Amino acid sequence: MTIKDLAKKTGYGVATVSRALNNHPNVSKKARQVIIKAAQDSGFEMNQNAKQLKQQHATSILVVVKGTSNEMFSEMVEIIQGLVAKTDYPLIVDYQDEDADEVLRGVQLCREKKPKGILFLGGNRQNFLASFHKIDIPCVLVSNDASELHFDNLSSVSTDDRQASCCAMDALIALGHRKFAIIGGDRAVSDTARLRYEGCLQSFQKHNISFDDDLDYQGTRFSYQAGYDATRKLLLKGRKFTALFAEADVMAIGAIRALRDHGLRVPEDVSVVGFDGLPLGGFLVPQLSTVAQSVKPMSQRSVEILLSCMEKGGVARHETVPFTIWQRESTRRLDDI
Amino acid sequence: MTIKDLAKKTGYGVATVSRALNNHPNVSKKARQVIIKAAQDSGFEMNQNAKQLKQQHATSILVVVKGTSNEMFSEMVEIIQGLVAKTDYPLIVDYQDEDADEVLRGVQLCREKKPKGILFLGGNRQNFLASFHKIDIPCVLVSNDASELHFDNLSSVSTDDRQASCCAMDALIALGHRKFAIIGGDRAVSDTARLRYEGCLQSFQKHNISFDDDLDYQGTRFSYQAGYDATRKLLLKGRKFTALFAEADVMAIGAIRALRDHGLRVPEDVSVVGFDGLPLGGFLVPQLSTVAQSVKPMSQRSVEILLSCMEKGGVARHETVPFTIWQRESTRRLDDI
DNA sequence: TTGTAAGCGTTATCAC
DNA sequence: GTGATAACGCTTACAA
Repeated sequence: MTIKDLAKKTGYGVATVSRALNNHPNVSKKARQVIIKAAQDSGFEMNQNAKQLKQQHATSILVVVKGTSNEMFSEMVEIIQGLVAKTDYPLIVDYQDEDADEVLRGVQLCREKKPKGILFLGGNRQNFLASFHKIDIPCVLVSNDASELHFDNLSSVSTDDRQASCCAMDALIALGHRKFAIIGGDRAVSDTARLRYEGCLQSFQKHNISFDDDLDYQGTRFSYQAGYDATRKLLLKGRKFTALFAEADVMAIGAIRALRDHGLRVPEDVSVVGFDGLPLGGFLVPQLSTVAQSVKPMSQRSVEILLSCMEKGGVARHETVPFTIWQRESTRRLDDI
Repeated sequence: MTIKDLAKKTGYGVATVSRALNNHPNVSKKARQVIIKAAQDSGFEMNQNAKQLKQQHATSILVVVKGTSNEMFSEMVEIIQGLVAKTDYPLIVDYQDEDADEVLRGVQLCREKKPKGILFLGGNRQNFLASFHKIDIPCVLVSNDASELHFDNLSSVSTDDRQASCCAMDALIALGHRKFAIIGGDRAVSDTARLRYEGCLQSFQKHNISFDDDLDYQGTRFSYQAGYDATRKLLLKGRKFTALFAEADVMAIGAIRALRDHGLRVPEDVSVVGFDGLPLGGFLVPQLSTVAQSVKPMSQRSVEILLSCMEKGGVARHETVPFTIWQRESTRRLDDI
């Protein structure tokens, strides 16, 4: 069943059929009706290969996910899938290792799939600086800010990581904590890790709290195991701290286990704060205190911006979505005991 | 850059170029070398649309994932992606709601994407019975057994859910437990839920343990929240039990939180066993006791079987991968106290 | 408003 | 072994 068959069946020419099916102008109401009906009746499915071959690009939207064990991104992919399903752009999701070069991968996929737009779930400034100029379709960087990159086809929707971390530390300090440890990503590589770290320092300075980067910080990857290992290292160094900030909920979970294996209780001995606000955190014992990102708004705005850039053109936009500090059971007031 | 350009550049005709690039016979060694080199030098990328338009089907492999919050499937998708990346089949991953009809979706995607093979991550017998005959490419059902369905293009690789659950209950009984509760999926719909439930009953009968389906079982969905809610319902009914079996680790996590909110400790008051063996379970406090599925072998064999069926034809195969009962911290011997 | 026809980049069938 | 050339199903000037 091709548009040729449809043309024969309806008595119109292929051009008219094509125009009718694609909602192009210059088709009489009647023709459009007849053709659409015939298409539905015969279960016609447009051959996407032919279409894309002719149009020189796919109509698809690409999602490049940085980091496979990032649960927040999984959540986002789900939401994005739902949103995009309402349009008729096919969605291609591609998972990259946390320390792969997501932009280079994007460039490659552009050649292979010729998408109409890309959503980068996570990304690092230096990768964008190095290779993003090779991409000329609308893109949105989700969860990291790209406003300072000044690419006019790169928008971004993000949480203000620096401010959020700063607030989280402020909150901990308000609870009476003075000795901190932080575990997170590799700041030399991950902007997210760097910004969250800087936010903490900002708060520490404001409150005159000392923090030794060498001794009180461990930077690795965002995963359960990394959280566990990093915390273990901190503990083995013999550092004493009453509050531990993990730059991701998954790390916080690993951290809590490591503390426990070291004979420390949460929150009695150490308060732990994560980052992300994963649904999982609400079911843990203790419930995880965390900096909750607005996952749904962030996903939603990203898709909206991408679609708008794809369809109406327009300049890149950079937005920030709110965060919330959730004080739950993994943190406590220091003078409680 | 097209094969035409390549032809001009090398002095050969497009036909020879095409043959060389596709490893077809009837190309001289020299021609092949020259052409491959020219292709690499110029960064040539085959236009898949043209190729597939001509060949009348894509070369892609499709993965239909049933249930978006199933972490084990996420893990599998990752492994599968790695495996398939070594071949040059593109991989398309499609996430379906837990109670969507995955086979109908597969049929639709077959029309749209014309894949060469499908991996179903999870699936229900009745959906396959109803519509699988519409699919005529090699498929593998992963994590559910399809041997009794007798489709000759449907293989399967699974854990023996019934036996695994039975063993899990045997183990709990060996620890001295006699009063059980089970939370899981909707047995009317989910084969997985049904089989795991039947396995439990089998063990109960063997050991002469009474179990009231109405009062001691709650069937909903596989998610944190569902696990929480189901457990809450059980508790509100006033049922007393010393062991709770959750048919999925995510449910077990929700369950533990619900128990705790009800003033019950795990494992002191109630032993909890999950199913799946998610990495996460090892970081929880208490570490989750569970029936661990062989995620990696299961994924691996699935891909191997699919590729073999796609390339060499051959009949459907049905394999089972081993499971392991992990006794960790969420279960205890009943006479310990 | 509609139809005709020229390609899009590839593969496959010929003839050489 | 190799090279023309005709499809594959679609979009889009251009013509009518």
